[in-house]
Amino acid sequence: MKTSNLTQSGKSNSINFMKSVAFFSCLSDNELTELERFVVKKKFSKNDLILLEEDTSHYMYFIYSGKVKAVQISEDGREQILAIHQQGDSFGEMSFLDGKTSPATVIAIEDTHIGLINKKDFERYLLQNSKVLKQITSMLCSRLREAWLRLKVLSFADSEHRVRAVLTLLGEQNGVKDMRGIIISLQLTHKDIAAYASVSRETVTRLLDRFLKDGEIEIVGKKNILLKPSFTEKISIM
Amino acid sequence: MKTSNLTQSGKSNSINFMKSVAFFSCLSDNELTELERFVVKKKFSKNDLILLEEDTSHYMYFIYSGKVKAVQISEDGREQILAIHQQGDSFGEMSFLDGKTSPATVIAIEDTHIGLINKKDFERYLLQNSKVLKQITSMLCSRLREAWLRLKVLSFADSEHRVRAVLTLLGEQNGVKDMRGIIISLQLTHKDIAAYASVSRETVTRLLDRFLKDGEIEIVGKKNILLKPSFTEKISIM
DNA sequence: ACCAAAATGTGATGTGTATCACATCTGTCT
DNA sequence: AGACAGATGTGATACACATCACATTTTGGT
Repeated sequence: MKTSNLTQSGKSNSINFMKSVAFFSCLSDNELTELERFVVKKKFSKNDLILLEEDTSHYMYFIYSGKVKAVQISEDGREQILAIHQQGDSFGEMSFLDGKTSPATVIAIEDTHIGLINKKDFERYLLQNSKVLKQITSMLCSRLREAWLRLKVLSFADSEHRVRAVLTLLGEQNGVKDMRGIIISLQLTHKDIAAYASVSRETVTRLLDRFLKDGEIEIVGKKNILLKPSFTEKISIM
Repeated sequence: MKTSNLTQSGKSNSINFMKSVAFFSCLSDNELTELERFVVKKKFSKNDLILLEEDTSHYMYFIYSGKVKAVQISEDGREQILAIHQQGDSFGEMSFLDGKTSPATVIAIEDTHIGLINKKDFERYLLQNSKVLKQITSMLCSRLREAWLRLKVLSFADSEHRVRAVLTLLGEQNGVKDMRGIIISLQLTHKDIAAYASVSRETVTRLLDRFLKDGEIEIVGKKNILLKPSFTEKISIM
């Protein structure tokens, strides 16, 4: 009950919001102002479903604040995390790049403010603005590279190296550099890490325990993982 | 010693060649004629290395004839197959879409004719021709979707379902429909399938044997796999 | 047509890690 | 503050597959 609804927020504030989205960084203030008219803002609470795999979604999504996970779910309900996105990231683009659905479900892992742009509205910019197109293409490339990297990890690495790979990846993508190392402040549970690395929860517990005892990582504050240099140096598969 | 070098082949023939490449299907004859001047043709023999992972390749590759595999290699030399490409497919595009290298090595699995286009030359078309851009984007999307699907398979499926998934995928992408089912005529060895499904060679041997005995598949001619309807119906994870 | 190399078939053995089954130990909601 | 759900810690057990170690068959090069 404490926050006001974002949908009615003032213009300039909105544009600053949009500037925090990497995707829009290449647009001028004028372009942003125009585009802004088409953006619908929505708030999602922790564990809310933002985008369901089967939906032929006609929106592209931008994260203004908060964090989400993109997951794949097996028939028997187990979940595999494909990526964790946070402020400035975008997702859901595939469904309107080639019309097919994105094979991932997106769930908020904390309270999250999302901006949506309708396919039709955004297409104007897509087809007009080559800078935006270039950005989309680059984004697809890095997603593909990452997917292939994870395929390699799943294919060749044992559980220890899988967990190492996941932590390293999270460090690179969601981590913050610190004088002591890289801090992943996603408050991930062991279950989350397990779903990311495709190993069992118990195995994650045991491995983190060992990394901790070996002084390769540290837990700072409330479930934030500090990867110390001795951890980061040890990666081989990536 | 028996074939002449393709590099000097006649113009019209060349353009017909290029038309067999899905990527160029959207171009007019005039555009093709112009583009053709920039295409260098090369012949690779079976097991030749076409593109090495670490190379910052500045070319895009098109297959005129033959077959190649895109693989990732582990430190200890084991290989994982990402995809098998054949006539009409293209690869190597990522390195010049965003400047970074493609994390896959490409190897000819039979004698193969490849067309190369230089980054600079092709950029003209990329930046000008929105139809080509759209094609590239769609291609990236389907690669990403496939990578995510395989991630899901590796994550959730046991060895039987992995092999089933790989055969199904190969059936969809490289197979030919027949009144009796789908024929995969890639002459894959068990080792190849193992490298595709990330299971051991022995497991592939035993599984194929079982599928054969259960009448779900058949081997036709020289190592061509026929997926019978009873096989195709059974897929759950995909 | 021959021979070496590669591919396939098949048992026996070993092991990484999932799974199970709890016992704490948080954190969160009212 | 109390309670209940979820997260974490930890041993014991099970098993799916990799790995090993061959025998046998097929293939491709000269």
